[in-house]
Amino acid sequence: MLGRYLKIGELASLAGVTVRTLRHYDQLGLLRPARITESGHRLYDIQSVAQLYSILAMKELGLSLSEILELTTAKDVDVLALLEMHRARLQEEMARRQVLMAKLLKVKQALEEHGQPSLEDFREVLTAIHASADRYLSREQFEQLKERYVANAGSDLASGWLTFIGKLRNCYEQRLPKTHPDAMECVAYWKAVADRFVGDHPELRKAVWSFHASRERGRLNYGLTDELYQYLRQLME
Amino acid sequence: MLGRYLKIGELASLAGVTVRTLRHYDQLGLLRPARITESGHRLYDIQSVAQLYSILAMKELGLSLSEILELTTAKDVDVLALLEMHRARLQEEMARRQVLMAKLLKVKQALEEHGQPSLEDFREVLTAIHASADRYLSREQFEQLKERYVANAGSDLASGWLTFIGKLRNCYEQRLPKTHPDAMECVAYWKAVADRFVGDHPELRKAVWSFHASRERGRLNYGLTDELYQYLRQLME
DNA sequence: GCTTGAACCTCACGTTACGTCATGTTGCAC
DNA sequence: GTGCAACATGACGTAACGTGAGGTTCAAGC
Repeated sequence: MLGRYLKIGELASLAGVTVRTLRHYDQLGLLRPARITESGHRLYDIQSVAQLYSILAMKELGLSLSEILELTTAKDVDVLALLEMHRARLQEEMARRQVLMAKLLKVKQALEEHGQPSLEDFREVLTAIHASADRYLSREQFEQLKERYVANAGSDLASGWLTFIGKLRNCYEQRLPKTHPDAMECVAYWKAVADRFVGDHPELRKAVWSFHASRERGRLNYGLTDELYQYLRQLME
Repeated sequence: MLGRYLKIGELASLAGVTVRTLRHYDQLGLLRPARITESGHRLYDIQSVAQLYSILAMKELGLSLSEILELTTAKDVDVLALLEMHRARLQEEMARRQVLMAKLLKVKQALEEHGQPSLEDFREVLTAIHASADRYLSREQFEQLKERYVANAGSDLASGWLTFIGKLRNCYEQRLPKTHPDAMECVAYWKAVADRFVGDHPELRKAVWSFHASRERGRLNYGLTDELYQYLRQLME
């Protein structure tokens, strides 16, 4: 009952997809509802919305649903990286569309003046259409994407960050004590992150702590605000 | 043997589609080869290339193959109108992509600063994605397209123009006499066009002829050049 | 003139990402 | 309490090809 849930129809109309699509994604394990009522109705939360964005964006990038599944089940998606990639792709598409438009204009002029454009004109347009309609990523681009999503070679750390922040914020807002399971989960996550950084070496760990302690205030810190950070330290005492 | 024919593989690689696709279009009656060899191999000419462009462009406009079939079998396509529409669509898409990019940027900033974008941010992005991915024409747009393609309420005149010009040019280049079937076809077409304009009224027809005779030299005349026009008049004597 | 591999042919079934019923339960506004 | 919209689960349909299987045809090189 924490916050508000969306019913399937609500999420669907919010995102401009059909109810059937959401059920389909659920079936594939691509977008599981955050909760399910006793009567079996699917309920989604804001995390689901973010996930749905990821799915749709990746679809736009030309990935098939099974590829998306492959990437997302490895672990949560790095939405930030995805946003950047999505933006880059859009820019790329716009450039290709510009090219195509220029060629179209050329053909149009040829048509108006000579009655029949040359084969070469058409050839150019056709290949430009092909390029412009092509939604697929090159092998490299795909690998790059995978790299970023399955960061740290198979750990579920880096990409779970947003989930972590969300949970931590939740705990903080309810002032949950360190004994609460959710709080403990956050601490565990945080420790795992630290371990990733420093291994098991106790001195290094200390160094990391002090590094974190001295980080700039109010700057880009990917959601770990000062209050949250203070709260986290309390939990860990 | 007039000019060169393309084999299916050649056209395919020219246009960046697969051989299978071309066979599929043939099967649907969407793009019939210009000729077929004795052994059954498909041969395409430059007209086919133009037709293929029309098909691909209409696909880009979001039409299904059966819709395209419906439009193109009504009669040949007005490539010029299509080019214009295609261009307009590309421009529209670019505008929507701009919007989407702006929203992505907003979400990205929210993410970097607060760790979690608001539901509203996501909602905006999702609907923008939806708009941007949407390739469908509105009912009006479709009707408009149909209007232009099946011009003159079901006659095969206006849109057959390009075919006519192509044939006429062919006849002209071979200096075919007015007794040749192809030449006669051209004359018939031309008469039909004239009839469309003036009905059966002989005086009006005369007026049209003199109008055509006095038209500007070397200007936009959609392929009917002066030589062609002179030739045509010869045929009609 | 003969080979041989690439390019072509025709079935015919497979695939992806849902659409579209059919048939039955739930939620909730009046 | 009753109706009707919104939800549920099958299960089959569809569009635009992909992907073989199995068989000809073409053209280049010997």
